Amino acid sequence: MEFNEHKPIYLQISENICEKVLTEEWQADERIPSVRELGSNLGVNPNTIMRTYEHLENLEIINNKRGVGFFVANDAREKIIRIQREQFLKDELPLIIRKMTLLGIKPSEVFEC
Amino acid sequence: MEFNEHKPIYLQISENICEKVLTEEWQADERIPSVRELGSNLGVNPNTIMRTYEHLENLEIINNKRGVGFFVANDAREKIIRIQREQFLKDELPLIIRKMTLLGIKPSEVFEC
Amino acid sequence: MEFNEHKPIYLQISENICEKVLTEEWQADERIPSVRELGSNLGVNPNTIMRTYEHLENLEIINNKRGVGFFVANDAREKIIRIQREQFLKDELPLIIRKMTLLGIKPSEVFEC
Amino acid sequence: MEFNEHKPIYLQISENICEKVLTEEWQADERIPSVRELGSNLGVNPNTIMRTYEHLENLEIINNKRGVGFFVANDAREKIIRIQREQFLKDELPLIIRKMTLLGIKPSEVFEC
DNA sequence: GTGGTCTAGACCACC
DNA sequence: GTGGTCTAGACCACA
Repeated sequence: MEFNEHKPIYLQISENICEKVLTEEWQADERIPSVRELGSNLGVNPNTIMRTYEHLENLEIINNKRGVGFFVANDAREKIIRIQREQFLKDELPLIIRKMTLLGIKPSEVFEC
Repeated sequence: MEFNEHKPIYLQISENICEKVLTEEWQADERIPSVRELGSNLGVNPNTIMRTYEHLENLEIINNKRGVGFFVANDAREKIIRIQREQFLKDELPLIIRKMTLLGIKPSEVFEC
Repeated sequence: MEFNEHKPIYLQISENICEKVLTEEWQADERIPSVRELGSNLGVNPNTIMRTYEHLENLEIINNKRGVGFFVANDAREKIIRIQREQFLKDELPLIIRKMTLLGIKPSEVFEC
Repeated sequence: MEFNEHKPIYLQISENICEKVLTEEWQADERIPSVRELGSNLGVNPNTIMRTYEHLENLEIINNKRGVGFFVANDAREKIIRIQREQFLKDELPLIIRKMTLLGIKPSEVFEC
């Protein structure tokens, strides 16, 4: 996996996992890889994966069965959509519109409306 | 000026200056404030401003006349537009579109097309 | 390490590192000292080393693995040779030849040909 | 006149003048331009020219007749040759040879011997 | 542990 | 006056 320069790796992995849930590549209640396994797959320190998992656990997108592993929460997909929609509409969209205006890019040029 | 938590101050100032150039509040070939002056205006250490100016000089958006000060490059506005358009269309837009698709947000809901 | 008066320390260190790579004292993909470590070795502030490393990273002679350290780029040696050869042949050599001509110094006097 | 980035302007002008004397474009005992005149010709602050002239006066390459102007010293050419030869052979040549060796450039490639 | 950013303050060369 | 470099020391996020 390739990482963006200026965003924490653990957050990028976190987003990647959310995408897997949104596309239903990972399904509700499914067990996800252990920190060591995912770490070695991605070429990343297991501590970093642990941090990702903690972060997702705080958001109640995954949960931990001690001694067993981490599992996708059963309402994970809905939760992600709710969180990300709110964040997108509230924080990101205004910045996008502002930037497009300054750069003279019209929505009709880049979106199919 | 108020600063966002998780982005370096020197970059935020840099973006702020680019906006000033885009809106033509600062014009081509115009002298911009000295590092000390801008620093005290913004309540920021002159070294931090220096860093901003180095960054903008690398992008050839401003240039330095030794012993005199920094000046807006004469093609600064075009350069900023070119750099930011390219970055937006190439890097940001695909992510935005993907995210909107995954979240089920239609362009027509949020943009005036 | 001893430093020349009229050239910035961070650049002198940078040149020193390039020599280490050229002579293969530091090899491709090898980890180089942390900013603190090299700083204390050379009796120089870590910030100054940081500046050196930023400079070399811009030239893509070293690169950074986050949280781990800086590494010699795998094509660093070739890159240095290319950059320095070009600079020497294009910028320095003409001046040298001109100066030798004006001063009446013949190449055969000072070089083994 | 165009100036190199990292060398003081007053020294670059100084070298330029030495060249004029070496090529005998400016001859012994000839009056040279006033600081204001040369300054406006080169697009440079007169103070900077003054510094150049002071520097050359210290080297006894030019001298000042008060109220009249600056003049090329009558043995200026010999003096410049002596100073620059020594400096070239002692300081610059060893660095040049070192660099050429490291970069694998042979004298016979670049000099007519 | 690593780099990265920031501050405060100093000193310098240069214009 | 200007920028440029350097130090000392702090704090932080990240791996």
